[in-house]
Amino acid sequence: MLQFKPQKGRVIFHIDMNCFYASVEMAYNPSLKGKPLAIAGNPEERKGIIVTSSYEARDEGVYTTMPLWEARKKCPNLIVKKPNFARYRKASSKIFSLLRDVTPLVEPVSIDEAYLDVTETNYPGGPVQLAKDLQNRIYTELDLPCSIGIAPNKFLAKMASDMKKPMGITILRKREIKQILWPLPIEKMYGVGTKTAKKLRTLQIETIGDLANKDVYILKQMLGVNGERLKNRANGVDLRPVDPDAVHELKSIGNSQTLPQDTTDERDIIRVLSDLADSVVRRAKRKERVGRTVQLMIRFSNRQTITRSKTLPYYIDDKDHIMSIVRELLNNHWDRRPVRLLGVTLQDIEEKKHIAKQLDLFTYEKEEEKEKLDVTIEQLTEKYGENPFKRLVNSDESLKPQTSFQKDFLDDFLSE
DNA sequence: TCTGGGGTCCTAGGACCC
DNA sequence: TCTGGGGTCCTAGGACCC
Repeated sequence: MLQFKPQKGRVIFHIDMNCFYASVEMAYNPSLKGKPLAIAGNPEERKGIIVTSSYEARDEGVYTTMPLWEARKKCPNLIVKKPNFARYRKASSKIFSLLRDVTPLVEPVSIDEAYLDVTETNYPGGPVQLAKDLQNRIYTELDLPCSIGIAPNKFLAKMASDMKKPMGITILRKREIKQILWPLPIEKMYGVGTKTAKKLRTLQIETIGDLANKDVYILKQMLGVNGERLKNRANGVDLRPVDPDAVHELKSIGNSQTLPQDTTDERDIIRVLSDLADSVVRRAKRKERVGRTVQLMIRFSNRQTITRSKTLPYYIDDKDHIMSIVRELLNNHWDRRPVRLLGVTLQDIEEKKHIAKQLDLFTYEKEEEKEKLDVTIEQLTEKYGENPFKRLVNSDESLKPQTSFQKDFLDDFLSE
């Protein structure tokens, strides 16, 4: 006989900071409060898009990703600040430490968002009182507003936190899905972007309720596994646990940059790629991570973007090695079209301590190779006097081998 | 005068192995 | 003697989110 354990419902919070960057700036400089404020990059460097805006700015039609010039047209008295990520990270870590006062089951989603599993958190007055007190604490202690969604799973909590802003607390029970969730237009659903919304509309799916009641096979045909997942979520089914360690399972570390102007100048490109590689390496070392796939990303003038990658049989985290692969990828795949954006990403990330052996072996092999090269050069020098080729290589930076192919070629040349 | 930068997950095809 | 099928790895691209 089948035994059904009574499944105790979970209580999940989704905490969503309201216009986070703008709120941090206002907390830092209260004279900005109540004014239309936007955080945006530098338009001179073609980075002038709105990252976040205050509610006062939103009231005038200023939204995220809007170009700055357009935002200024809509809202002439807009106050614009460049993002100060160090400041936001600091505020974020204060928020997360308040959240961890409530429960250790805190899963950070981004700099300003988290899930909490408070099922086992006994709080006088219950979960709603807990949410109120938590929201109040973040507001009074850090001067930052947030919205909280309370629901039996992550998806519903996420949808709930989005319903009342700023400083909202929204409870979304399973039995309320039909009344509260289903009437919403399909693109309001988390996980449905413009592309998926367009596809779903071809199936006459206009609301989340339409999706919830659509035949699963038709959805799978159109969207693959995502079709089934979206239908489940629309029906309030989401079994994903709150995982406090998810944030440590880092998969990639990358940096990219839009250039001030499109360029075909290889030296410019190499310079930017080198800076990007520097930054990737710095971040990898700080997080004590290594990776074995290096990816080069190029965006052209028409915004077409290509990625090209190479996977190694060992893990690396050193700048020279990463750059040699990036140069190789660039040589093999860049067709000299003008470049708008460049990116370097280290993928297949592992914690350094887990793969210490392989790394040591690699450094050892590299040392050995270098020694071999030195020995051959020494032998040549002994035989022919100061090797003119070596002198050239040493004196002219541009002659130094830059790709592994060139390095192999040099090795062969010198050992002949 | 269009459209940043940090990520994750999924798909699909080809190579290769058994 | 004309060609199966499963599994894994690698690569490239796309969709989505904040």
